[in-house]
Amino acid sequence: MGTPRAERADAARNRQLLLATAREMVAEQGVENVTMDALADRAALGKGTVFRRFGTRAGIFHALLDDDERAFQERALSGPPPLGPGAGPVERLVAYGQARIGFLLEHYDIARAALDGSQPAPAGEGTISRVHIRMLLGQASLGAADLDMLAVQLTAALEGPFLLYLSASDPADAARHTGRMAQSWQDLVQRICRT
Amino acid sequence: MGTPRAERADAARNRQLLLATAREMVAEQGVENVTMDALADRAALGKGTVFRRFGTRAGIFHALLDDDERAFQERALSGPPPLGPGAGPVERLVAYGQARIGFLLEHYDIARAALDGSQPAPAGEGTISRVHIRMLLGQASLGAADLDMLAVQLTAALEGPFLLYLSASDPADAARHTGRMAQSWQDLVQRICRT
DNA sequence: CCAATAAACGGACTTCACCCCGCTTAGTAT
DNA sequence: ATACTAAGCGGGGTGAAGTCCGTTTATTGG
Repeated sequence: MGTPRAERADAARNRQLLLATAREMVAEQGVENVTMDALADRAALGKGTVFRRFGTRAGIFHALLDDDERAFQERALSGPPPLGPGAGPVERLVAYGQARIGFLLEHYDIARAALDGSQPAPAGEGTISRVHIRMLLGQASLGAADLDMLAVQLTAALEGPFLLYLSASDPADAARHTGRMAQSWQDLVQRICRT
Repeated sequence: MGTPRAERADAARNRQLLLATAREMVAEQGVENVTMDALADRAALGKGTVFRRFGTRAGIFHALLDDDERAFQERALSGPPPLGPGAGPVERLVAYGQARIGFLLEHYDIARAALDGSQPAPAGEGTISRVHIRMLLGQASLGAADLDMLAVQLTAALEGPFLLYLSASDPADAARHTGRMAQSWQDLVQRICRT
């Protein structure tokens, strides 16, 4: 009763199939050519199925990105310092931001496609970055600031330049600014966290 | 030769008509019911005309928002302190953020509709906020940081919580967090700008 | 193994953003 | 005035997202 019944086996299989197929299509033809019809056709499934599984076009890319983020999260949570535990919280914050910038650059188009002006929170409430940053802020001993909101602001400051401000042009353009973004992130974090 | 020839009179008239009509429709039926067809019909113009004028659906809302922002910008540039000139730069930064939060809340749905996963930078390079924040940062005497990038980060930290993180649910939900956002913005700015 | 049932499936259908291109008209030069 | 031309206009056409509902199938309890 509490459990809303697990996903049926065929459904799970199809989800995997669709994800794999989508990844192929992205690699071969670029994000913009992954249409719901084409994806359904290539996976030899009905269009209805695709929508049932992912709800929306953006949903597919969101799922794809989630996959990729799992490995990244692993490194941040239990990898070697300064990204993983073992370094001080501020040092880890800096390292996290720099790693995240690299990650976003690497997955630029999928991340962009996962965005969508519609209902579900684009990089929503439960983002990896927000949670991780919140955790590290808790370890740095700042004054009695509103750490939850600060985490949201910092996440925006970190990812915004990509998702909001540099999204106009192509990845190459974003790549050109990567160095400055990383440096500036370090400055920002250190300014905020100095006692 | 340098001037690409001014907009024709009838074109300008139609632009105004469309803007006014769009505003009516937003007021009466909400943003999501403003379709290009409906707008064209109601303004008694062809659909092609609408696209010629605004390029894209988001373009309409962008234009609408620009209008509203003009008044806001006026206050920030030459209104009474602490928002306008006369107060110190840090004080003005704080005031700007708080005013901007109010503005965004007030224009929530249009701002959201002006966004769009496509080419033109959503809140792009030339945003009012970015430019204004950049200016004030220049007046605060910070160390030799990368002020341009810092301005981008701060803009994201200010507007991101709306456009990126709270966009999931309805305005009422965002309104509930407004106070915390304003307070947190103040903290953030003061942390960054303290010598 | 069999019946029952809730989930999954497929694909036609609807709705909309955006494109295209032949026709019309405002501005301008003679 | 008149003729010329570039800008503007209209609205049918296209492609893709998302919905609906009748049909099929995995799962579970007997």
